[in-house]
Amino acid sequence: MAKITKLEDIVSLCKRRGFIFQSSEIYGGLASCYDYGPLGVELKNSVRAAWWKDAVQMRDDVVGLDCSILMHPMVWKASGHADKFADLIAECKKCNTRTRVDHLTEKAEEAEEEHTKHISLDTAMATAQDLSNKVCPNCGSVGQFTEPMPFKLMFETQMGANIDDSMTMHLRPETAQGIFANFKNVLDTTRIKIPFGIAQIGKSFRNEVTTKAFIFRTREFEQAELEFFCKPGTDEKWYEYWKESRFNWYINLGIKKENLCLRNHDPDELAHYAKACVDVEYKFPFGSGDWQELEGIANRTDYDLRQHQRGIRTLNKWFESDRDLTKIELSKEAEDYQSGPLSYFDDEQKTRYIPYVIEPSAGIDRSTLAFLVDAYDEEEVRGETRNLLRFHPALAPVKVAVFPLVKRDGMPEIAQNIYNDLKKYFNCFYDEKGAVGRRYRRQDEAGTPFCITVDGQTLQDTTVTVRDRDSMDQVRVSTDQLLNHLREKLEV
RNA sequence: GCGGGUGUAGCUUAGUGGUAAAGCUCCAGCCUUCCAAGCUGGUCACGGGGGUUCAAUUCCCCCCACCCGCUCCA
Repeated sequence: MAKITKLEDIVSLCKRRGFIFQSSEIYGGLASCYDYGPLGVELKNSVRAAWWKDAVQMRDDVVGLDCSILMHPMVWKASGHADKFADLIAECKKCNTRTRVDHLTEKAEEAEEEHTKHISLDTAMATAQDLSNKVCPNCGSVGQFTEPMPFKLMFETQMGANIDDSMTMHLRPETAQGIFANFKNVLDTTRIKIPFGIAQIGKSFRNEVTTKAFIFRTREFEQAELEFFCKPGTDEKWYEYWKESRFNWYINLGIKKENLCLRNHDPDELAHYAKACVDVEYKFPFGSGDWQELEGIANRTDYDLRQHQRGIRTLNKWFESDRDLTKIELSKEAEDYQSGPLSYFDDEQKTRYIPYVIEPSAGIDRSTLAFLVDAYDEEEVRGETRNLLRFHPALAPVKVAVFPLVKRDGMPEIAQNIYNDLKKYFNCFYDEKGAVGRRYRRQDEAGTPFCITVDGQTLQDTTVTVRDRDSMDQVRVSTDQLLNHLREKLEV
């Protein structure tokens, strides 16, 4: 079994093997930012590819999309991020604890409104000035707060090099909104019919209050999101479907079942847009064995499309208020919103409606790390410890390594030829240095599923050995059967 | 943001007010016909910046990063 017990061991493992490095390390590092090394980028690419294949390419009812990170400011007004990602924070002078102003409760009040609904920045500014009766949730002091200060959870940047007419933009805090904004485009160009999904993988950015815990909560991160549009009333069925489907995706890629679970959100834990939500959690082996979220599957109902219909109606207001999002409120929803610009026409029933959305939203970085940690293993071989990564073949950074047994008798040349042929099909690695046993072990550490060795017998009968990473067993395979043999074993 | 801790080579550790040791790894060569063998040689480090001092990796200050615990976590 894996021997990793602390986060530090995971960090060390990632660094040692060239999976994940601290960003800008030569300058002392940049908090919460990480880079993927040579093996890490292959692993992460494989995770992406596995998700894309499962969510898009193997299905007839899902199409892909790749949206820009910068989007029209109104997108974030409509989605709610512009308001809700700009919370006001006040600091308790007694204990220096920072708390969201809208989470503070009055002295006499019970904690009944712990999950106060979010309010706009302006409203909060107007109503939150009087903190004299508010209670610090940490130390219980009353009215000991600093002036509320805005806490921007979205990254801001300027679009337009000319500062006079540049516009403040936000880096997207989720990829989902790009999908909603393109819902109509996809409908109009693909002939796809409900129920169907749109999938996207890409970077998102959130100015989290705290990051910590290696790459579990970083400010820049990669998401794989699927928005699955379905007819209202069928949403609960699809929610169950995606719950099961997404859970099994991890299991099928080798995550040990005892390390994975589904956790339903409590009603008071739900985001404002969600009717139901469940997390796929992985038991990371640090601390006391914390379960950490890899993916959330939410029933977003028709919330987002309806919000964007309101956003479209608000556009003029935005222009008229000098493009200042804080000065405007979203327009009211139209009476006949069900037949609005983002509605769907059901051919069979000849009616229009706003579809419901089931959203499986996975963290690529988190799951990459989960696959890495889950694959880590140590075992005793002839009194020595063998370290290996038991990656599923689809995820292994290197699929096949090719060696000459020794560096003579023409073996390197034959091995090179095999390598040159195989690398057209899989990511391969060639090595002829040192003892073959050491080369095998190096590949074990990288998680390479198979090693091909050209030996003396190859010169006689053109067969090579194929050595299995997990069992260390070897079989002889004819070189002209090698590609087929590996394809079958690697399931690619 | 608060409290505590940590920072010496790729990794794991040692050590010192006079610029640093070892094991593993890595590289080169020899040897080697299947699982980290052996021999020889070699590369590589005191997180960054100030201060005190003749001299700082060591003492002091500031900064950075990471870990643990709070807080936070649409």
